Amino acid sequence: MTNVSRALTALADPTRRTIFERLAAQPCAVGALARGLPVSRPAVSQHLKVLKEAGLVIDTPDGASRVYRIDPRGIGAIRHWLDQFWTDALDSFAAFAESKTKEDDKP
Amino acid sequence: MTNVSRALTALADPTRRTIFERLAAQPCAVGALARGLPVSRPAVSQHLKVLKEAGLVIDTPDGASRVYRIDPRGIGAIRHWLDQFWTDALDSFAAFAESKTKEDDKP
DNA sequence: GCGATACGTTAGTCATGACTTACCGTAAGT
DNA sequence: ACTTACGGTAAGTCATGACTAACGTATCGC
Repeated sequence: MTNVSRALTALADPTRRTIFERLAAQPCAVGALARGLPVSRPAVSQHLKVLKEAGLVIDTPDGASRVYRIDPRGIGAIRHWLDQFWTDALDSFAAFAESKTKEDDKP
Repeated sequence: MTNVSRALTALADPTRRTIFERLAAQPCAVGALARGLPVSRPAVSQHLKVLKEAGLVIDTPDGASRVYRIDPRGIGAIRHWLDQFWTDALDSFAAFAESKTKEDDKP
């Protein structure tokens, strides 16, 4: 399983996306994160584990607490993966659109 | 469920990612697509339905066949969503890295 | 040292979804 | 018209994973 595969799988879950977005806005500890979510704290811990293994977040011990923040490399990996198709997709779409217009000229 | 949500959910599945990547390389019909995959043709049809509802692919009838191609808008939506966090993530990471180096100076 | 707080982990439950088989509609070839 | 190829849909099975409750560990304040 590649990093991109793990990252996409991680971001597919709505709860994990919410966690990810909140961490993007502001680094946060697990408890504070769970208090603002409709799920239990262990659930948040498990989600953070998945996000961490996907390279999307980093954790830093801070006393008894533990602060989580965004890891730019995770986002970068997905961006890079998408960019592989971006130009191809635009070309393919442009060719398709043109063939469409030519077809419309026929009648 | 937003478009980005659907797109991320769609690309989380390995089989759908393979289909998506093959369509990015070359537009293709359902049968030809299924022949190169370890799953049945109905399964491919179901995956294509998900990818289509996510705005990631477009289908065009071609006689008895039906050609699927990449829809750039789907990729664009994910890129735009990621870019929301990109700069924030870099800033956050830079600040974190700096606080780390200062901490290393202490001892 | 002791209670309290903050996290991670485990075990177990339950729902989601990926897959196959069977079936039905549609378009091209003979 | 009949047959063949292409593709979407329905029903049913099975595995994955999201969640909770309970437990164990480490850190801070008294």
